Amino acid sequence: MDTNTPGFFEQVYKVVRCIPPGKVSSYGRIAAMLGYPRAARAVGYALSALRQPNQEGYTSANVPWQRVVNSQGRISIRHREQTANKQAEILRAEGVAVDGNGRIDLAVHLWEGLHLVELDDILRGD
DNA sequence: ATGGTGACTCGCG
DNA sequence: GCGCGAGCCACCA
Repeated sequence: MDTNTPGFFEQVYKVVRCIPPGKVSSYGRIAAMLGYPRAARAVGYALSALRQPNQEGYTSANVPWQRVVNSQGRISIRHREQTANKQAEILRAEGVAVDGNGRIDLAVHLWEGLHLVELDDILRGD
């Protein structure tokens, strides 16, 4: 296409937006859906950048960043404690069972994700 | 173009 | 189950 990197971040945001309330996904799974199974860090970086408004218009207000946790089903305490705490709070409000250690049962709340056809439609549309 | 950074993951002990 | 080290990727200065 016109660019070899059609905004990896933007793609991440679009996919995350598709995660329904009560479900969660992991950084690695999001990356894998986009075709980069090893780009988990980039996904996390994309969400961190979400704290600030982008030119694209993606913000923490219109992207359900809280529905993305690590592969272990635990809220990443890597980032600021305050943010992690708020993340657990929001998830509980959405119906996701989060225990005291910030752990989530992926067997129950894991979002299966998009199929390639759906993904293509999402990335093109909007 | 090079190097540093980060809300990740996996493999070991 | 936990902590540590190494690998991977995209973004910014």
